[in-house]
Amino acid sequence: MDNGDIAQVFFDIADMLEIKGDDWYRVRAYRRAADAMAHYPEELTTLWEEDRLEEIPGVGKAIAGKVDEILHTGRLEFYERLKSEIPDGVVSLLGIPGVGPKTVHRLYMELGLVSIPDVEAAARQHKLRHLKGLGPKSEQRILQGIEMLHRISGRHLLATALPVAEEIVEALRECPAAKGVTPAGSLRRCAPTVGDIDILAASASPQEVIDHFVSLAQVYEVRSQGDTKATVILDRGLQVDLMVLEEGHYGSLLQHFTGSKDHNAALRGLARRQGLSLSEYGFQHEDGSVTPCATEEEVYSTLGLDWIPPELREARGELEAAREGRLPSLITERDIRGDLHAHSIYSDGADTIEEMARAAMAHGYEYIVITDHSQGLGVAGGLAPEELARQRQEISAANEKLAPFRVLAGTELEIRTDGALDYPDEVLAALDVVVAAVHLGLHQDEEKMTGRIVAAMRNPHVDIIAHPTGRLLGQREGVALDFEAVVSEAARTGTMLEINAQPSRLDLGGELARRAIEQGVMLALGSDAHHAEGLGVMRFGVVTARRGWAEPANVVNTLSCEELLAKLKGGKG
DNA sequence: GCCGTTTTCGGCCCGACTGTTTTCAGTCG
Repeated sequence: MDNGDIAQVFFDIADMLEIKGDDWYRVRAYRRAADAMAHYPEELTTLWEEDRLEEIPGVGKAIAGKVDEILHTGRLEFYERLKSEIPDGVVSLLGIPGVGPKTVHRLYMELGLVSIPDVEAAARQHKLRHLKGLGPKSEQRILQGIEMLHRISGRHLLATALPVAEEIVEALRECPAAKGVTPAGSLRRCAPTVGDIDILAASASPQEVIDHFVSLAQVYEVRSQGDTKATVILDRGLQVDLMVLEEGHYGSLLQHFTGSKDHNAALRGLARRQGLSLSEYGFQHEDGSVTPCATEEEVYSTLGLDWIPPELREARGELEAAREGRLPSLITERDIRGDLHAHSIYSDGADTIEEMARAAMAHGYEYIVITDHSQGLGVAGGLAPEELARQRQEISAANEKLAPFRVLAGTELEIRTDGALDYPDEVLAALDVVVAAVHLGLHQDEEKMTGRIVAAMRNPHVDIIAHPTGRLLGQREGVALDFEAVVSEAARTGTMLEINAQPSRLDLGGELARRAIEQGVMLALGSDAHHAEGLGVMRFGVVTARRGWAEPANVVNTLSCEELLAKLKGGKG
């Protein structure tokens, strides 16, 4: 049972208690504890064995006792009892947009509805409008919510949402009344996926901006429209929220709508302890007067905090770090001096080595590592050792032509299903950079999978493990992996872990990257580009590193080519 | 249910928008 499994029990308890109408603060306490457990860097089982569960913030005697019961007996009496009162399907009703715990309670208790299809059928038969507090409009809204659930399957990749957001921002800037139009929300925090697009603007006449927004050509449907806020659905299915306030409030507004929700809640808690009340309008004092903030810096400095970069605003200790002046100096795109993972026509890439190199030069890089697939990955046109030797000659020719720019010889080396490497040591020794990865046998159990990667790291020629968890956002979870074991072996052997910048991978993600850094592991950013334009995804790799609290010194791409080669030649460890 | 640089009890995050209301509850971000 891992931390996520245990945390899920408490998330479920919170949902069920909320539907039952339990005390909101108790519900919140369960939810906070669950969140803290899900993201705790140590194994709960370890903490439990050492009687340290209450070290987790938000976990007190009662919840620690419940974790103890789970780990002792494999079940939880309290949880079983709740589940017998509230069927699973009832909890899933919370997923319908516009339906919250109170409505779920009524749908279940008064109409006996226990699934989304149940609710849909009842709504079509106009049975919902007779419930207290609901009417024909609510019934219609719930039906639309269910349709939305079918139509929009969850979240969108950052790389998908970003151009859409930029398009809307451009269109809004054409409105003369709109100032400072900018994306906020999870997009500004550079989350790997975003649920909707939040945009904000400052204006002396908000109404004018709102009107402009809801009448944009891309708008399919207006969900809500008020004096300062509006929500629309685009013809592409994405939801966009716009918030508008006067310019003097801009900092408060930007801070508020950048989130995250948890970060803001923590910030408001901090404000409250200083006798202030924080909202998107600014700080309200005890005498009722409000001090708006024109900049975000003012919001944070009022609370005695350094300004916190949006990527860190996830309630993962950034408030404490900001108070103590120990926020990291995050890496930026300008720090990146080369790309460590790119393909060419030698395997499954679309462009030649020279074309890839010229694209890298256009990015301002000093070097690029060509890492075509090794022989074992047949579907990607993996290279036999003879082809690798021929490729080496072409790399030399490119280097003569493009100097001082450097093309380095690498491979994306297959870690075979039995853990063996796909080239013999003498082939690996001749390469500048060896990037090892798993693409086959992804369904192996945790022990086997961890064993394969650990074995690869023990080879002195393996420099980097590519996309370590193998996750594909929205498509598949990462492989079964003992990540702590991988990180500690990476630290011991001096092997680097990749942040693969492909928008559907972003692997390692921010949270695991941070754990790697904390253990002293160096990160390597790679675009994994399969064509020249593909190098541009590096920006997503950089923001992911930033979400992992990475400073330039934590990322090997910040080295010059000479420094990189010296580091690699110097051997691992 | 958790927690303490005012507290071991009494707090605990804020406001807009909508619909069904005659003054507010529910949901969302």
